[in-house]
Amino acid sequence: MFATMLEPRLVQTTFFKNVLEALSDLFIEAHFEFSRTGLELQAIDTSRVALVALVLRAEAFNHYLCDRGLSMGLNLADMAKAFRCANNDDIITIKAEEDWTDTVTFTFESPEDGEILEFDFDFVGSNGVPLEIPEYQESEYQAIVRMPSAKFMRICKKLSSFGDSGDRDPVVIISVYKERVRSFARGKTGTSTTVCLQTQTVDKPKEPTLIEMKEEVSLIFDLKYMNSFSKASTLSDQVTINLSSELPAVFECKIAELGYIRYYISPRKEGGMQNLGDEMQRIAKEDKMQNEGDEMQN
Amino acid sequence: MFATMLEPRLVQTTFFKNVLEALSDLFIEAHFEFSRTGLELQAIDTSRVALVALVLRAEAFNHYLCDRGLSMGLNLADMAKAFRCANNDDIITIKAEEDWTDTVTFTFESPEDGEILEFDFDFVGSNGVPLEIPEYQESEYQAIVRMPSAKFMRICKKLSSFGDSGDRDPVVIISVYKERVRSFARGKTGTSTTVCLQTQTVDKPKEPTLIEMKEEVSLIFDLKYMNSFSKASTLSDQVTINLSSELPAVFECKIAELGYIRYYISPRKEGGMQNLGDEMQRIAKEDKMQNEGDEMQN
DNA sequence: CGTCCAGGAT
DNA sequence: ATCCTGGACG
Repeated sequence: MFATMLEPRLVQTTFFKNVLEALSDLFIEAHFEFSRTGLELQAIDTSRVALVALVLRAEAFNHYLCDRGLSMGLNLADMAKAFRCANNDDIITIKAEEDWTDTVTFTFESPEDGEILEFDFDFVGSNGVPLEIPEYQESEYQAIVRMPSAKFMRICKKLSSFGDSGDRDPVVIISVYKERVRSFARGKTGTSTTVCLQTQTVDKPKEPTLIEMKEEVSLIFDLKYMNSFSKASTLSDQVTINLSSELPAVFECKIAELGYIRYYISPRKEGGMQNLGDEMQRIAKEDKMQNEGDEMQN
Repeated sequence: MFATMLEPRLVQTTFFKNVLEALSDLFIEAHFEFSRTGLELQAIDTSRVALVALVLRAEAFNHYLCDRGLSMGLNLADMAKAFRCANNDDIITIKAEEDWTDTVTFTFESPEDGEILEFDFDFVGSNGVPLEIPEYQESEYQAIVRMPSAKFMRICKKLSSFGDSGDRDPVVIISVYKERVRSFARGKTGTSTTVCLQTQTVDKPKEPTLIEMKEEVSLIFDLKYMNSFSKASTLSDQVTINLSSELPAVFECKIAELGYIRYYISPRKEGGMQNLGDEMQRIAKEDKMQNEGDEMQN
């Protein structure tokens, strides 16, 4: 009836499950673009503070057919729901019909128990209009931190358990100085600080924590963005964080040699945003003090 | 003081817990009838679309005494609450006193921690008037589907996570054709379809999916009824679904050789009910299209 | 602001 | 199947 124009087929259901669970809290919809070279996904959150880009080369798919490019916006919550229904070893087929330009079909096949699950997703938002993602050079960043994603997740977990002071969106202050990276959050009745030192290369050849610093930098982020990236960071062993006081920070997770997922997160401006009050400045001030304290200890 | 007229005693607290949790959402009250041969329970939902019948032979009870028959209507939500308080290994005693014709006493005994819990339930509704349940022959149905209850539950779960379009009661279209059964639901921004093929007997001697079809059939049901039955279907490994465009569908769960729980559910009539609008017809139409599409693929 | 119910994760 | 977390309602 209709010709099949696009049919990437892949086995890693878990991969997309993880991605969708990570994204769907924060991002309502995403722009998907399938092309001969692979998949590119982009989304921006409602407050336009964070932007996520996922790139997955065709080789990442078990089987990838793509006759012509297809660009579409999809609702992420619905997709997450759909993928939750899938078994881990299902074969997934994504199909768009030739003349059917407002719907895409995801099929989950479970050969052994003879079950075929099919979802049609309506296109949403501004289809065909991918976001403009600026390309920054590594050299533009004041500090670049690499660490095991497990470590990053642990830090986020601590911060979010502690940093909820109840009266505003929890934030974290990330500072890099003297080959260490510090995460600071304020809770109801105290503060929490995690300092990660650069690992000695002799100690741990695998999973090192590396800190390249051109200049000290200290930035404030909403914890919710960190948490979302933290979920996504299960996709790889290592995360990379690029920090600059001038540019959006980049939190990146490389997916083998097959692609990456990257969050561009604008730091909060102290006093610049309506919901940053005196308290925010006090935190920043304390933070500075602690910096100085650390230096004294050395 | 009063003679104990009825004293069925059983250990399977979990059994009744499950039944009550399944029923109490949908059915306000149920008619209980204890007789020498066992228990029969019947209930009809407020919109009179679904009817449930539970039959449990005396042998299903650990210990069953019944001097004379007792017929009573009881509030299911209250009973569910009571059973929630019971431990799984409690001994339950149901007692009605001779001259006490408007109350029944449920006692939960936990021998090890010496706790006795007692509930008195007032009779409600039209006591002594069981519902008329028509007896249909299997031969009257256009299609009979048997499948593992786990599979049925999975399908219901999928449908209800996806099929909530927000603006009306979620429904499912169940179709049988060509030795497959298809469940279709529409969500906010897409649709979900599950196709179950008949399992090959060589593949899985246990827990097969069997489809006996005399004629293709496609029916619309409110998801809430399916979900209620889905909960009850934990009582057995296998469920049986009898479908006909003329009769109420029967969803049955056999309880070993000891009884069964059976839902009689009237399908929605397209266009016949006030809350079936154009959309419903569109779904049915799409559904038909998909049917035809499937056929072309064969 | 606290309570209750539903959904998801272990 | 149970427990915990998040969201909705009173």
